[in-house]
Amino acid sequence: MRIVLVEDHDSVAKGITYRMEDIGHSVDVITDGLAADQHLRAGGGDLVILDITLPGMDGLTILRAMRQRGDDRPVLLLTARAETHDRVRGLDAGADDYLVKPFEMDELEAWVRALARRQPRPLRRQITMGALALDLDAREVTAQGEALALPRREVSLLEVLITAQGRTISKNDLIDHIYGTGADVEEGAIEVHISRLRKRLKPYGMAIRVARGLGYALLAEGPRP
Amino acid sequence: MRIVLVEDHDSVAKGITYRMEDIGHSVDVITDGLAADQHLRAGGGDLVILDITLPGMDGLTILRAMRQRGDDRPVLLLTARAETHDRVRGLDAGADDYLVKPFEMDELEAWVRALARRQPRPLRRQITMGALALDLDAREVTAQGEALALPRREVSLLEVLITAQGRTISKNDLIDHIYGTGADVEEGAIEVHISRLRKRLKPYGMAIRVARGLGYALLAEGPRP
DNA sequence: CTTGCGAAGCTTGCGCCAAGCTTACGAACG
DNA sequence: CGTTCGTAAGCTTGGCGCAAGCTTCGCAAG
Repeated sequence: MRIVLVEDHDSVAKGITYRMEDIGHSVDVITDGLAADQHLRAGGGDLVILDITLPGMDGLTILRAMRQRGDDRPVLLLTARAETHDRVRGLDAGADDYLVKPFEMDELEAWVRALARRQPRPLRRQITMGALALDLDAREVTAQGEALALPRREVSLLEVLITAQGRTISKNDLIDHIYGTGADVEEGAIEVHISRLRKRLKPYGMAIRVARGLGYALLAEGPRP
Repeated sequence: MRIVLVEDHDSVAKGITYRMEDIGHSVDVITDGLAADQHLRAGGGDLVILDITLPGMDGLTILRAMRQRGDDRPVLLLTARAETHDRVRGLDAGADDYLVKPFEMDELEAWVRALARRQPRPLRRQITMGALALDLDAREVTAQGEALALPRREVSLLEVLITAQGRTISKNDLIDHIYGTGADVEEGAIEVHISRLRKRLKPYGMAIRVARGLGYALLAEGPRP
């Protein structure tokens, strides 16, 4: 996980960086508010640790700008001030939590763990499962890192299934998503595409499970190479 | 939004209830840990405010049980203890935040707002008993967290039994629920399905008890592995 | 308390049939 | 021409209900 740390105090930044790298994350340290805003707009990083008092641009302002443009990456606020009022303002601006300095490193680590667990966020809207990755914008599929050419219908089919993340989707819902709601196509068509998709996904340890009378579900099984 | 408040101190509960109702939420107050666990398993409420020290069952235990069975409703922990260690344990157990008493009502309100905003979640109507969980919408069964593939009829059967939560259901009622009221099927069919269901549930410590001439009841027995 | 008996329930094998799978093929499209 | 796509046709699978034979239970007579 790539962490963006916006903090102008060198010693604090060093400490956090050390600890985060220790538990397997990589850290980009930025000391200036404006630079941080730039960096975040460009989409760098998966999780943000944000000091409130900053040169260049205020932390709360950066946060509000993020939320306003729909950026929902998790944000932890840091501050020296302990007033409740500030906490409330921070949370309402869209922060995920608010740590008051001096805080304990254990607590920060726990929060990072909790937020990292919450969800892999779509910056470049791509969704993965097992060895598969589907880029929703480009409609491209990669398996084990290499591109996998897939016909249009099969991409649509995979799109629905992978979005469902293992939940079962009925044949009718599949038809609706692939052909549009007022479609004139028989259920057999879905079965054919399922069959073809299965054949292509099998080498990558991905399977499509059928639940009789209910529908289909995508699942990762076997060794993930 | 429906809030489940688990708190055994009357004054605190009163205060929170008042404030929450003031901003448009409805509150169920539960003072006992075991009762709270029951209520949550049955699926009541959209957001949980949970005291740690409780009679009957520990708050952390309740929380862990929730997360283990896939219940991802937001949870705010309350505690009198301020130690960092506890916060870390709470967060790792899957809490969304941890408020230390005495807290300011403004802060609680901000958190509830933040969590309520987080999800326009189509909350899963799911009902649990022992190691089993049944998703009423997807008609999927999970046992000890992992999916358990069950034929249609057996799901219907389980649905009736688990909804009854241990009460006895007559064979005729079962037939009505499974096949519809005007069904042309013999009682033997039910016995067959009961037999098959039993076989599948046994590994998870769930049993179906027969009351001769009366009907069947689902019950959790033995060690929950 | 024991024994015996009928009713209720349990379990297994079997055959039916609907749901799903796969392959083939022709049409459409570039 | 090669790819894709939907239909059709034959095949496979798996759930379902029945029935047969067995076990368990409740009850009452001995």
